[in-house]
Formats: sequence, C-alpha cells, structure tokens
Amino acid sequence: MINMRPGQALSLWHSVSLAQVRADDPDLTTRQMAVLLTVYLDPPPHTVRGLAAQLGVTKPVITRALDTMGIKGLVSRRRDERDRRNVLIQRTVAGSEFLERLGHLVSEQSRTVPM
Amino acid sequence: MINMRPGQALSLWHSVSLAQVRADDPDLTTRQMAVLLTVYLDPPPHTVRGLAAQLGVTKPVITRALDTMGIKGLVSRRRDERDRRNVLIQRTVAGSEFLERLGHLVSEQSRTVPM
DNA sequence: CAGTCTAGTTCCGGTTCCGAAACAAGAGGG
DNA sequence: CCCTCTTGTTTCGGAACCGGAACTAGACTG
Repeated sequence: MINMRPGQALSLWHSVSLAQVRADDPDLTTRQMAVLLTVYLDPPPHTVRGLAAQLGVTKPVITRALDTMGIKGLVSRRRDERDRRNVLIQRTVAGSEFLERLGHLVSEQSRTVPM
Repeated sequence: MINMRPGQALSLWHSVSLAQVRADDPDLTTRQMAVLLTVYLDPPPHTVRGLAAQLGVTKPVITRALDTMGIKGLVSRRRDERDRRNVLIQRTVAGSEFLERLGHLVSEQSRTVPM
C-alpha cells in the first residue's frame, strides 16, 4: 500500500507523461493502455467481450485496439478451440518488455517526486 | 519522496487507466496531458515555443493541443502585450478542476495498490 | 524603412480513431 | 435441420491527429 497526496500524484503523472512524449515509444491511446494492462495484470483467459465489459466500451473498440497493438506486437490473438466463437487474447514478449519498461519508468520517477 | 516498485506502478497505472476510460471525461492524448500538466505545474509564463522545447515536439503540435484543450475550456490563450508575437498560455477554472480530480483519483487508487 | 529574424498559426495529404449498424461464423435447442 | 442467440469483425461517414512546409504578424538591426 502506497500513500500519495494528490499534488504528488500530479507531479508523478507529469514527469511520466513528459518521459513518454519525449521517447518516441509506441504512443498508445488511454483505451489501448487500459486493454494492455488488463491483459497483462488480470488472470486469463481474456476475450473481446470480457474486455469490453470491463472497460465499459463496445466490442469494436476492443477489436480495433487489438488490431493496432497486434501490429506493434504487443499482444496476440488465438481462437478458442473449445468454443470457436471466442478469441483468446494472449501476451507477447514485446508486450511484457514494454510494460516492464513502463513500470520501471514510473517507479523511477516516483523517487523524484518531492515531499 | 515516494518509493514504488515497478509492479506496484503498473497496478496503479492500470486502475487509473480503467477509471479514466470508464468515466467519459475529456479524453486527452498523452501529448495534451503533458502540455496541460506542464502549464499547471511549472511556473509561468508559458509560451508555445517554450512548451514545444520542453516536450521535444514541433510548434504545430502545441498549437493543435491548445486548440483542442481550449475548446474543452481546460486552458486559454492571451497575447503578450509586451511582445505581441508571443502567446501566453493561461490556466482556467475548468482545467484546475480537471487536474484536481485527476490528482485525487491517482491518490485514491494509490491506496488500493497491494504491498 | 528595407531586410532579417522570431513566434505562432494554417495548410496539405495521409493515417488513425470514433460510434453505430450490418455482418459472418459458430453454438445450441427444439 | 432450422431458428435463435452469441461472438467477434467489418463497414460507413465523420472527426481528430500527424509531420512538414508555407504563411502572417510583430520585433529588431543597420
């Protein structure tokens, strides 16, 4: 458990945003970021429908986010063989590395936030 | 000073992203967010040129971000009377409230992150 | 008062995203 | 089988954003 005052939170958000903008990293939408983090942090399996429900958006939003992130190699799709209507969303090495860098960046920046 | 492990950082980012997506809040780009936070957290005056330099982007990027956020009322522009080439970027009530909510949200979520 | 420099904006075309509706493919019940 | 429901994708027109180049307006120099 962490305890952070709102002012510190904004300061942290600021430095991370700046770092993100300056790095020419794959620039993800808020929605794409939410999908990516959900896939990597919540226990599988992940389906389009499930993600749409959790984010409170429509299914096409998820499909498009997966398209985009799939091209960037951050995530991959596979048919569920037990119910071939389903698509299972899976993690990739590139996605893990990307989030590892993000976590490290936020962690680093958190140490620079003033009392 | 805050000390946050990378895993905790990702968890925090996750819950905040989810909250942002679910709220139909003004959905800002990473760049727009960086501009907004810089305007509100760094000491004035703020100019287009200065913001462009700090973010490492071109001036049109800043102009467009200000256009968008200006429409949403998050920020406003005024001519510098001493050098009328300059445009000074100013804070607004709506912008302050928006960032206040964001800071509060991150702060709240930080308390739900597991050890 | 020309020439030059600076600050910010606008224009160009191309790409990406959006919501809503229509669609294809598979599952399952009578 | 046929009908229906579910799952995910595609299509549509419209809006937002992108980088880079061109442009306007103001300041400053000699």
